[in-house]
Amino acid sequence: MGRRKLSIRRLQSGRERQAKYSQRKQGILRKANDLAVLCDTDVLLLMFSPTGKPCLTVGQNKNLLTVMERLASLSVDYREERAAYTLELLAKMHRRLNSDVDQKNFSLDRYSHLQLKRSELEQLRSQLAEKSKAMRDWKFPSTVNDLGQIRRMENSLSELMVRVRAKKREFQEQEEVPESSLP
Amino acid sequence: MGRRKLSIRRLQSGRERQAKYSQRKQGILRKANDLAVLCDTDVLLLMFSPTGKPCLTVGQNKNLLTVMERLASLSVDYREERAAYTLELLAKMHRRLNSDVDQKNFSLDRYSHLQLKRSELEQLRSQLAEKSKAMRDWKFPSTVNDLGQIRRMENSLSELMVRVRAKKREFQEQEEVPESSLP
DNA sequence: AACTATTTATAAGA
DNA sequence: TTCTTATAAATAGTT
Repeated sequence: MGRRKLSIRRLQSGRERQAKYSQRKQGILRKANDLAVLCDTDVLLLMFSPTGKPCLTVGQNKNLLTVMERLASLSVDYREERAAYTLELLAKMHRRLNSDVDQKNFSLDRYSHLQLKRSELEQLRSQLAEKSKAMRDWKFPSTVNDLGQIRRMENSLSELMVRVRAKKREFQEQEEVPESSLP
Repeated sequence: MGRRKLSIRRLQSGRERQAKYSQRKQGILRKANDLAVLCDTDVLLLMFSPTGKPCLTVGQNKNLLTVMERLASLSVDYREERAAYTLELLAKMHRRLNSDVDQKNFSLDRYSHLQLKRSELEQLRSQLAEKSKAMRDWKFPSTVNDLGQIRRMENSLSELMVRVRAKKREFQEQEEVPESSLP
C-alpha cells in the first residue's frame, strides 16, 4: 500500500522505526475499533512506541481489566487446555533429557577410541553423572492449579531447553576433540 | 476496501458478525505483526470472536505476562498520571454531586407552584435529604497507591455517575408532573 | 503534515 | 467455507 512494496523486517534506524510507528499506529487502531464495532466483540490492542510510550485501546467501552478478566476467567476449560499443553511439553522435555543422559551414560565406551586413560574416562563419567543429576532429579508437577504456576513452569521449561542445548553442545565438543591432541 | 463502502456499525445478525470477524481477523493480525516487526516494538492484540473464542497474539516473541508487566510497571510516572486523572475526575463528580444536592435542597420552594400540601412538601424534602445523604457523605481518598485502588475508585466513579443521572431523571420527573393531577 | 502512485485489504458475489 | 474480482483503504516514498 504505497509507492513500493515494503518488506516486513526490522527497520534499520530508530528514526525510521519511530516514523513508521506513527504512520501505522492510526491504521491499526482504526482496524481494531472497526472490528469491535462491526462484530460487537471485545478487542484489546496494546502497543508500545519505539520510545516506550504505551498506547492502549479497548473496543466496546470496555477497559483493560474487564477484558483481561474475561480472558483470565475464560472458563476452566481454556486454562486447563493451556495447563495440559504446558505439562505435556514439560513431560516431553523431561523424558528427552533423561533419555539423552541415559544414552550418554550407557555409551561412555564410545570414548574409548579416544584412547583416554582409565582414570580420565572415570573422571569424565563422574562429571557427566554429576551434571546430569540435577536434570535427572528435576521433578515436574502432575497438576497445575493457577496461571502463576503455569507461568513458572513455562520459565522452568525455557531453562530446561537451554540446559538440553548446552548438554548437546558439550557432547558435541567432546566428540570433536581430535585424537592427535590426546596423549 | 471492497465492492462498496461498509459503514462501521454493529452488523445485524450474529451470522454476519461471525463472518465479518473471520474475514477481518487475519487482516488485523497481520497488521499487528507487521508493526511489531517493522518497529521492533511490543504489540499485544487480544480479541474475542462473537462466539467468545479468544485470540491472543503478542509480537516479538513476547508473551502476555511480559507485556502486561511492562505496562503495569511502566514507571511510577505513568501510574501517578493515571491516578491523578482518576482523582481529578472523582473530585469533579463529588463537587458536582454535592452542588446538585445543595441546589435542590435550597430551592425546594420551586415546587411550591405545584400546590403540594405542606406535609407533602416536607415529605419530599426529607426523601431528598435521605437519598442525598449517602452521596454527600461519600468520601474519596486524597492519594492513590496502587492499580487496584485506582480500579476500585474508577468503579465508584461509574456508580456515582449512574446515581447522578438517576438523580437528574428523578428531578425531571418531579417537574414533569402536570398540575392538574395534583389536589 | 500533505500528496499520490501503488499496494493491500476486503465487500459482495459465485 | 473458500475463491474471485471490483473497489475502498492504507500507506511508501516523497515534498
